[in-house]
Formats: sequence, structure tokens, C-alpha cells
Amino acid sequence: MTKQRAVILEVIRSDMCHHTADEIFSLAKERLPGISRATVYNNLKVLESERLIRRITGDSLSDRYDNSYIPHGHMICEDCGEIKDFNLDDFDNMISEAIGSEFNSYELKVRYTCDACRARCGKCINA
Amino acid sequence: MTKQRAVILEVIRSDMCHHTADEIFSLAKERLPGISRATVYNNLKVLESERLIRRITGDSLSDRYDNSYIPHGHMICEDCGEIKDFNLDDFDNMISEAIGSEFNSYELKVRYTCDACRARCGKCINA
DNA sequence: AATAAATTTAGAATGAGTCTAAAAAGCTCA
DNA sequence: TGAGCTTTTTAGACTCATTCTAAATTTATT
Repeated sequence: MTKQRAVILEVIRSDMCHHTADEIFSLAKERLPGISRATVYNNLKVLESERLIRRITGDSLSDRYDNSYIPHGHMICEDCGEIKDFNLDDFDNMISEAIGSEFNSYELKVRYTCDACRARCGKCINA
Repeated sequence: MTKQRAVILEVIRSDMCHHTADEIFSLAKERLPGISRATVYNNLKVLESERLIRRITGDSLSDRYDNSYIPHGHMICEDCGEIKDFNLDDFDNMISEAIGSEFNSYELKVRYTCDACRARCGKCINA
């Protein structure tokens, strides 16, 4: 565990946001000004292979990283882009039954409009 | 509906595979040799906005396209990469309850090892 | 300390997808 | 039909996230 790797892990664990590699790079840079982008990418891979974080794909142009390796649902507001975690009871068993096999992991993304964005009347000039 | 758009839609509908934009471009080119990559990308967007196809992200480097707009699960073998569709009973209601809101769409990907790949003994020389 | 192995770094390279501006094809309605 | 307008297509330039590379540095091992 190099100091770079430790800082990257701390950055990811310091909040519940789902940061992009570039955001993680910027945040890590505040503490290790010399850190390189490649180091961030390298370590994100290592940390995921060590099951300390989880990459989540397809929410935006760039991948994001979750501070938990354990699969769970992500709900994404299509208006403001906010991503929140959620869980489904007994979901692992449901999936196994549905696909007729054990599985390694899953990714579940739900796109919706959050309350705050729904409250805003999209048609108003003052929206 | 231009002839380019029609051919692209036919390519996607002609099988149950989940093709990449580049595969669709190659297949369309067999029928319309002059077709351009940009046209394929443009039309994939148009077709999805018309709810005739669905883009699926994060399975590989490039996005893939599903010949159905209706959300359903994808099971992806981590060994051979094959993607198959599957469904979960009453899943829409489950999600709504879990997130406490209506939603627009979902994406569900399960990574596993398919029977064929599991049958192959990864350690054999003749695998 | 000496050697080997792993990590970091900067910058070049890759590649999916987007953008642009000009040409072509489709519409519309007189 | 055809003049004028809109939409689509095309080729190629461009963007940007990510990967690769090779040299320098750090860490681990004897």
C-alpha cells in the first residue's frame, strides 16, 4: 500500500458520492500535488481487484467509483444527475433463480426524476 | 425514414445479438456501401428516441444496442462475453417500492459464468 | 548495501463517440 | 413539376476518457 494508493482510497471513502476518475485525481492532488493521472487509473484497478471499491459504468461519459464493492442498486435522477444507493430485499436469490445459475455480481441502475427536480415546473421561465 | 435508417433498424432487428455501433456500421455497409459512421451514430440516437431500440452501456468498451426498448435484464458471461436477455417477475413494482417513486427505465446486468464456460476446465492444457 | 520487483510519472497513443460544414435527399405547396 | 425550405448524409477533423510506454523512483529482499 503506497501513499498514493492510500490517499486515493481515502478520497473515495471520504463521502458517499460516486466520483469519476478525474474527480478522484483532483481530490488526490490536493494532498499529493505530484500525483499523476496514470497512478489514479492504475490504483482504481488495483483497488477494485482487491474488492475495496467498485467501478460503475454507463452513468455518464466517464466511469464512476463506489466506496463499496458489494453490489447494490443506483437510482439516478435524469434531470440533475444525482446518484443515490438503494437495496432490494432478497435480490441475490431472485437473480439466481431468474438466470438459473450462481452469479458473480450485478449492476442495477434506475433512471427517474427526483422529488426536487419534479417540484420544479420545467415549463416556467423561473424554473 | 430514410433508406439508411431503415437498413440500420433491420440490421438490429435481424438477430438477437447485442451489437456495437461498429458492428452495426459494418453490417449496414454490406447493404449500403457508401454509408458513413456518423450516419450510424446519428440514427442509433434517433431510433432510441423513437423507442425502437435501446442502448446498453458498460458491457464492453463500446455501447451495444438492444432490439427492444422495453427494459429487461442482461446476463453476461464473464468468460466468453455472451449476452442473453432475461426477465424478473413484477420487477417494475419492486423497483418503484424500493426507490419510493415512479421511474423512467432501468438497466440490470448480471455477470456470471455460463454453463459452457464452466464445463471447460480452465486449468487444462486442452481447455 | 545490492539486487530484484513493483509502482509512479509524463506524455504519447488509442479508440469510441461527437461535431462540423458542405453536399444530397426529402418535403411542401403554388 | 419545381422553387424554396428542412432534414439527413457524408468525410474527416476533433474531443476526451482511458490505456500504454519507457524511464525514473520507491519498496522489498538477501
